[in-house]
Amino acid sequence: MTETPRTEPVRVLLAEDQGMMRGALALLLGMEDDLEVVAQVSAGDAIVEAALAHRPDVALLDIELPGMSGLDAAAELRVRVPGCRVLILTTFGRPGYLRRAMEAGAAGFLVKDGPVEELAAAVRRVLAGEQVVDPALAMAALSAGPNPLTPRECDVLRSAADGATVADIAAELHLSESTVRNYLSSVIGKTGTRNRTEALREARHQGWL
Amino acid sequence: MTETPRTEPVRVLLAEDQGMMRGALALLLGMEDDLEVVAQVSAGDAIVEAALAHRPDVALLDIELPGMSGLDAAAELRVRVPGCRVLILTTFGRPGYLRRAMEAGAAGFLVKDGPVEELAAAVRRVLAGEQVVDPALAMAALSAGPNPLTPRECDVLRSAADGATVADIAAELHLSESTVRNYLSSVIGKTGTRNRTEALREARHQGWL
DNA sequence: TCTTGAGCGGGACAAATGTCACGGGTCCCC
DNA sequence: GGGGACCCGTGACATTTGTCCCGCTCAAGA
Repeated sequence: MTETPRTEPVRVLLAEDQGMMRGALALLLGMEDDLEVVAQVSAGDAIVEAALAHRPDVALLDIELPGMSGLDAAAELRVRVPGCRVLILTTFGRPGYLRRAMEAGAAGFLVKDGPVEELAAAVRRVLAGEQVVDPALAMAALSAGPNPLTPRECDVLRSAADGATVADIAAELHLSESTVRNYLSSVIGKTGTRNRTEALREARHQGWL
Repeated sequence: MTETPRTEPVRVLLAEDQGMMRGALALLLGMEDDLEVVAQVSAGDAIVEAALAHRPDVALLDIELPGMSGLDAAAELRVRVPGCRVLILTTFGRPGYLRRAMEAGAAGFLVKDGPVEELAAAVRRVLAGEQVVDPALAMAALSAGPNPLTPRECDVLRSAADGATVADIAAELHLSESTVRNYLSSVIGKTGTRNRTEALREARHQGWL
């Protein structure tokens, strides 16, 4: 025979923090008779151990997760569980997210808009070795260019996130206040914005944090 | 007979902006044989007309929606489609949201965490005339007290949301810069915070915006 | 080897932000 | 008729923030 029909269902790991979403997706995928959800986790730092325990064929990962980010988990899966393909499933189609997902070795990138049917289809395509990415999003990611912020600038910006003062940030990162202000000024310049709040919005929107 | 078994399935309207979530929930509810999803909308301002057209028994509304908020839609449903009970389904269990939902005449308030089974159960309970609210959340809403911000203070805070300067806000709301600064100062005082960014976080967290 | 960029910090300055004490007006309610 | 709320505004002031200099170290690359 030229085609060997798969007898065992595809094993899927599902990482998603929102309970209702996770449950709904699991039920949905479970209804497909060639798919089986073998593990569900709600925190990023539980992904790798669950993958080691259940040996999924595909890991369906949200990005914003408590603990470790889905992107970091993807990178770790790549080395610790090489047989497992990663499909990123996220609310936000940020250019920087897509770029990081690809760099982390993800096989696909799906946004939570769009119809549910896309999901099972994407899982199957990823398993067939295809790269699953929305072409429009890919273009946006390419044209946006890479993250211009240095790691330290990202740190400072993250610390500034919820209204922390320069003094707070300096204390948190063990820096002098002068240094913090210099970094913030640099970030504001690179993002082409007028203050740290705008810079933060822009950096988030680009997926640089 | 003392019980009249319902022959017609319960008619449900579903308002949720995230495509995958909406589809998954619709499929889920559709699997229950006493429930039928008769309308799905992704924008807040489409809720009322869809309800008028399809006469649902229960409207399942997200809060953060493009166009009109689910809370405002709930209030409008109360007068325009009185037979339709409202069940709010939201990501965030903010005290202020719950309070506003109750004031808008919602029959239930559900957060998107927690298991999927809760959903169909909540729909049935709401239809039976019960008030569906997580007791812990209700306590939090009560103990938090009402929104201390005046309407104008909320306006200014909303305008300040994405890094706008005092001048920007003044121009947008047709106020003098002095007035804007006074409002912001007042908001910072009332929220017990140190600057507008912290104030914004706190107000959002409380569900006051 | 020389340059470049990242990391860190200092100092001085202008601009933005936040605070306070005041004024006026309206409306509603006791 | 007098509070008391909210609304809107001024002006003065202290603090914070953002900018632009400058300095230094270290590692990587041409």
